Amino acid sequence: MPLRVVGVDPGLTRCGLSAVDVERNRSAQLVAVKVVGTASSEPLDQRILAIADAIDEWLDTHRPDAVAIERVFTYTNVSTVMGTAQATGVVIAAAARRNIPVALHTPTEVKAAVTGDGRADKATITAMVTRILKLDAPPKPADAADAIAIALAHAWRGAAPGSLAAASSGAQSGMTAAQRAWAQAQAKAGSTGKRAEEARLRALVKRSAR
Amino acid sequence: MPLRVVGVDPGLTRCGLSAVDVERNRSAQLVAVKVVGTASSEPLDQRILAIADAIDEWLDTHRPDAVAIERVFTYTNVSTVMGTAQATGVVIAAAARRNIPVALHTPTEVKAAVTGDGRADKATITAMVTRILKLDAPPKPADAADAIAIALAHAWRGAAPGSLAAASSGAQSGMTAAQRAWAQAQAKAGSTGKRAEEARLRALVKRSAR
DNA sequence: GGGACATAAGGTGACA
DNA sequence: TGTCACCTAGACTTCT
DNA sequence: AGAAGTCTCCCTTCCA
DNA sequence: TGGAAGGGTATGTCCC
Repeated sequence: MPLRVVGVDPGLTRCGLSAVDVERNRSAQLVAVKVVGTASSEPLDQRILAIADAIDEWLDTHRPDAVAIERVFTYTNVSTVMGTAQATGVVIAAAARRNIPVALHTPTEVKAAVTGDGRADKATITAMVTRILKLDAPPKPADAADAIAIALAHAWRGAAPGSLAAASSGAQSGMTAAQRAWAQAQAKAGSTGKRAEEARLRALVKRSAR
Repeated sequence: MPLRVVGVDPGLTRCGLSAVDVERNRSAQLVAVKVVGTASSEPLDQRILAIADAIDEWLDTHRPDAVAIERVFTYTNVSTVMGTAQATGVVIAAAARRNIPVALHTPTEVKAAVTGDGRADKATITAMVTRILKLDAPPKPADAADAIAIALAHAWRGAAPGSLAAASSGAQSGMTAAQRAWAQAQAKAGSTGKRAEEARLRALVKRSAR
């Protein structure tokens, strides 16, 4: 019984969506991936609407156990942040409406999770994602790989940082019992496996480099 | 036939919602105002969900012709921006789903519109709002006044800056024909009236000061 | 194992 | 249409 | 009429 | 529970 995670790489012009099934033994399989694009010529509300519709459909189609979103940082450019944050808000709302736990992850966190190194370039990430999921070819739009990486990172690290965690209104939100069980099982294996996995990842990265 | 505008002062902890009817002759009447609060103890997704639900209900209840949102600025604190931006995104999406035009307005813009001075303190704004709408008492939570001011500012200045404006997908989005008509009529009167109005506002502000 | 330091991205517009 | 390089907030007010 | 300068806010925690 | 004041990024990596 795999954990299905939807990963989101938010953005106004391009918004990456992924769905991944992750087994308790850390093996993962790609379910679907997509990139939603909106033109800057469209009015803002239409752009956001497009994203909202896309995420709604995505969640209804794939019915994930969790949603992981890439947390944005204060780039040098502020106004762009707003756009991405707005998109993020829409995604969070969409998930919350369906009572799906949401988690945010920083870019470094994601990179570290999938490559074993907190600072890895986009190419490395793409390569690792491709390898981990045993894909025939790298995910086509670059943002797709990112979306996938986010989902993987979430499944592998747990929902720890910065967003949702636990009980809010009694029985509903937070983690499903099943998910909690999964997380615990995964964490138990993780105490030893995590380090090993990271080493393995680093090795793969090196090998990919040549 | 007044133009009904919903004004939103976004925020995670407190989100102000207003609904105002504005006549073509610039007179305005308060329909409703409300502040949605969420506790920092709740998980982020629940907070956003609460806001999403609130705005959904608000729009369905008041069926405005337009939604005006206060645009956020790069405070010194970045992380708070994210929260407000996320809330903003939710609001935009809610409006867009209903095909209601959305506009963002900067704080200065709003202040200038209702007080005649781009830099007026919160008290002045509250006072002006109270006066303009002929309220018996100042709007109770301070954010409420802000939400109202935003709505007023939008109605008085038109949807000019920064967000939506016009044709995107054929017949639907942008302005309703009726709205466009209203805007034009209002603008025609405005060419002369606007200056006068601002002067009147400034006078009022002065008088309030003593 | 703990503490200090360096690091991190995306939108728009032109061009191929 | 896909890729590449550049920039990175915005509006009011006031003074020239 | 045009150009430079300046100012902008929310979230959390504590206290009454 | 309402109001007032302060503060302001997060994470991984490397080196102690």
